[in-house]
Amino acid sequence: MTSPDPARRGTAALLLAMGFRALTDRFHELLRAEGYEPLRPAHGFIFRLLEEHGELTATQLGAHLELTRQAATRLAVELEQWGYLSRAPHPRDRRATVLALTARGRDYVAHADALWARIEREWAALAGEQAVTAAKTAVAAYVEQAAGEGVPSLRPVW
Amino acid sequence: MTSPDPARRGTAALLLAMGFRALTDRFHELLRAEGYEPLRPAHGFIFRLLEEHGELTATQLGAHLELTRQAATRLAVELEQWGYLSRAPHPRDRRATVLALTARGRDYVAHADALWARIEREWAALAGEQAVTAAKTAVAAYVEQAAGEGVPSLRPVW
DNA sequence: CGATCCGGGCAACCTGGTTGACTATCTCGT
DNA sequence: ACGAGATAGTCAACCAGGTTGCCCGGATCG
Repeated sequence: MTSPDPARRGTAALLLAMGFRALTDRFHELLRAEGYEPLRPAHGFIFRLLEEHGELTATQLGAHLELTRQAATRLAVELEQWGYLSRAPHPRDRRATVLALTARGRDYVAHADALWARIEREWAALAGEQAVTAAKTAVAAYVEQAAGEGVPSLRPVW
Repeated sequence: MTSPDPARRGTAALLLAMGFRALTDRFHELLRAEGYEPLRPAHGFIFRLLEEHGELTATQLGAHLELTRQAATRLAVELEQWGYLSRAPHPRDRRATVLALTARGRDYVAHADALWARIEREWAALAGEQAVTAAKTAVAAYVEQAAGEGVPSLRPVW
């Protein structure tokens, strides 16, 4: 599939999909080059959620990611095995398990943030600083409107 | 996951993913409202390839979609069962099967194109005509550069 | 207290892809 | 002319990443 003419109507979704793929490919390329395990986007979102909320249970994680508890738990267990997060008993509720980033996890997040910023600078160098900002703003406008009250969905329907 | 501040660095990929998701959700919503079966993006890409190239074999399809021939065949069989494409023996090569859109398939494609154009107009009404064009151009620039000589990838890594 | 709700784990299953093996047919070099 | 190797397709087994259903034990509230 060749990249569509951006002036042509109706190719927006296609372009966004290709853009997402190209950016994440670049991200993994850089990550791998530095010896980091290239985790999948789902893991990255767990990192961001934990960074934002501090500590969460698997159930809360699942709700944020639009995943079942079971799926969220499995991702969390994977990350624990890699040493990126810790699972500890909840201090007040003995049913629950509290997930939190380890130092290694926070390091990974910081590094990932730096890489994303770098990739975005690469994009800006190519397409122009304002063009990239305008693109992000335009997409954000649609996403916000589409999400309405709710939370915008992440995972692509494929 | 709340929609990130578009000015913040490092959220570009996230935004593109959410944008793609929001646009395809809208597409499926419209399609369903009119009684069309909401096929998945992969089916849509087969339609576009067949429209562009006329006729293809499953193997060629697989190559374009970055899929094994087995996976491509399965998608084609599904579409045949829905009546959107025909599978006929190749006139010169008795090993091969030629895939082509049926009238029903061409109708679906035409309708899908109209819907995508409509969705893009909705986006333009929200974010501004030039902003949307600029966004598409900026994304296309990155995709093209990233693809280099090759063909840009479609399917998101998740 | 007891009924019910909720977090989590286990097992079975589903979907959409992959790999590997096999057959039938085509192609090309000698 | 023909045999070797490439190629189109199919079938079967497997795998990854999700889901649903069920169960347990701890919380909560009448």
